[in-house]
Amino acid sequence: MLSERQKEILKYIVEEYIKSAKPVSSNKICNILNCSSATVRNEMVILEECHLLEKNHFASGRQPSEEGYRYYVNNLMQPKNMSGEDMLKLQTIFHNNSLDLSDTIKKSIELVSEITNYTALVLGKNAKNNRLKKVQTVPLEENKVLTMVITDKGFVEHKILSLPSSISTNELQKTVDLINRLVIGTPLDEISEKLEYSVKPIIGKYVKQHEILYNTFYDAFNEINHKNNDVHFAGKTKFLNQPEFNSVDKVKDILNKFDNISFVEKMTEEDNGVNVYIGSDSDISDDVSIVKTKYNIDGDEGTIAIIGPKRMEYDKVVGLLDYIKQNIGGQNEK
Amino acid sequence: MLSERQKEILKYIVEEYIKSAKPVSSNKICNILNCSSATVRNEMVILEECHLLEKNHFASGRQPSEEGYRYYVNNLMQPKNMSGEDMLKLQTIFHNNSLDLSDTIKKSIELVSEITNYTALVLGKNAKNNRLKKVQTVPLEENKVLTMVITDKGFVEHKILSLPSSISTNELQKTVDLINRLVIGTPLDEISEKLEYSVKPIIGKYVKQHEILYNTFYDAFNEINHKNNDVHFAGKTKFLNQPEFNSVDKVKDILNKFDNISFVEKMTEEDNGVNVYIGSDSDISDDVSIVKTKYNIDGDEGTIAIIGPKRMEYDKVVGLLDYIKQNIGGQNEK
DNA sequence: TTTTAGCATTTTAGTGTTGACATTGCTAAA
DNA sequence: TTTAGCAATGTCAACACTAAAATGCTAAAA
Repeated sequence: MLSERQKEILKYIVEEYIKSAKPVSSNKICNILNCSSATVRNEMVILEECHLLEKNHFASGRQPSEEGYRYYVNNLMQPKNMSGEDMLKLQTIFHNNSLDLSDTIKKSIELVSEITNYTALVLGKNAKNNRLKKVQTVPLEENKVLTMVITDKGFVEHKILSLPSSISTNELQKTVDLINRLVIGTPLDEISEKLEYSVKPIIGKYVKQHEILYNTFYDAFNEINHKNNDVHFAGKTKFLNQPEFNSVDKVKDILNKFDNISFVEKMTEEDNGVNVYIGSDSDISDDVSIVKTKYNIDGDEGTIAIIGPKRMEYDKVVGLLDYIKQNIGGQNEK
Repeated sequence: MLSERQKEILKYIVEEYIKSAKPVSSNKICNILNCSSATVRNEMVILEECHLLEKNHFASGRQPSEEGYRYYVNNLMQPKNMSGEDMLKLQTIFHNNSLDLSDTIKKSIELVSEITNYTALVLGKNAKNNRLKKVQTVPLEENKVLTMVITDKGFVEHKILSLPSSISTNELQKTVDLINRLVIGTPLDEISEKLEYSVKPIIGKYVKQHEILYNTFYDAFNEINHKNNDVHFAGKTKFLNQPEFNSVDKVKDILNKFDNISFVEKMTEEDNGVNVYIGSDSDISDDVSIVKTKYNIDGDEGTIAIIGPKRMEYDKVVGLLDYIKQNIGGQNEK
């Protein structure tokens, strides 16, 4: 158990190190605590024995260890409120009615990345819960058909199908009508089953070349559903501004991890609330941290995450995601 | 006019420097030419007077100047044939019928970036030449309307419009019908004028709240047309592997230029064939070069470009783009 | 006239030294 | 328990020195 003074020292060191990226000396701290540097040093020895602080070399100042950051985030940190200006900008995006949901989310993580100066990403934008509003086809030249899938939330996905020329427009239209009649209102991720159980058995009655047509649409729906489960970044290169990423190798390493996105698994598993993954917990690099939260806007679920240096302004970032979680998910009626 | 030996020396220096990124000394060359290093040095002085070679300092070896690269590309270089394996991979992508055109192009520039180890980008997929096939609206909840613009080549762009609730579905539909009647077949980039000249004057006869409706659609078309002129990158960070980009500042600089994409203007202006923009010509940075070509697949025009260090393997890259231009644009029937 | 050998010259890259500075750990006194 | 004082440790920048790599130039050889 740490004494109050030890906590105060740890808090100061973490916050100072976050600001300056430089190890903090006992001298700087004693000015604030009204005690001598020797006293601070004695406390620092204890904090170091608890693995909360580290030294680079014998006579460097102290900096937080990974556990130190963790202790800070869990026990010492006070989430910081967003500035009114930033809140306004965010609200403006969320209340811009002319954007569809996925554009709104993209735009907002761009803003989040601007505000924080860290990399932001959104994961999911799961239109899976969207319900089918309409399927529509438009014949193009030759034997190609543009097929559009439209959901109740205004999500549109399209695909060009190539059908054998033996198939008439008429037959195609019948198939589309049948799908529209039977499948409308189904959530996107249940469409495959629905097709299987309610369309497949009876399509033969209405449509001649039903096998080809059924399979084509079945595949198209499947593909559209998969396409849709992806990751979107903003400010991928923001951390080039951080002094600890001054070597091209480190940068390369991290950008590669961004492309491999195996680290996102961690982000889907956790509970609600705002989660912080520090250093090695991030599964990206010991030098970065991730702060993430799930959002749920009117049924549309996903995860927003912010990736920055381990030396991240946790108070600001956690405050921001808190705000998004509480004020966007609920009250907005998108 | 350069002598044969001078050309040979220049060619060797360019190719050696491309391989090693290190200045080339007279000693290395004399082994190959069967003459003494002093002879080579004499020639190098002449090449330097022609501004084809440069030195970093008094006693460094020589490296090509920007003009040197240009001379090499225009007079000395032999475009290199692609490997059979790479050709096969490329053909596989282009003959995959289940991808639509823009996906095919995205996939293929990803492959191009893999093959070359440079950044690749595609520019255009200029639906500007596409002609309007159909405008379609789907009412969503509240007073939102999903509007889709479909072209003859299967290009789809959509946007959610917010209309005042005073406007009835009926009036909306009349507007859409009118647009469809008068504007179908117009190339996308001429739609604004067409609306102005043929729809605006008469819409009042058919539609009550014509001002709001006309303006809404006019704006939507404008936005769609702008949106549509975009750029897609693959391997944006490839040049982190190049030794000349060893400073984070240089990297940051270039990645910023990629986001600003003002440099693409250069790429739309030029003629046919494969064009090479070296160093300052690239409008990105003195340290990079761009090799680009236009493609035209079944009427769909665009530009493919490869961005790499000035020390780029021009022979390989030009060979690759040559191949794409000749074998993909023509014979393939997408 | 062209080529070459030889040599002084220029510059980088690496290494070692030095002194100033920051900071710590320890000890003994307050 | 706190603090003053001091030796010890390590960084950092400046400087000098050396070895290596090339070059330019000159004068002799081909």
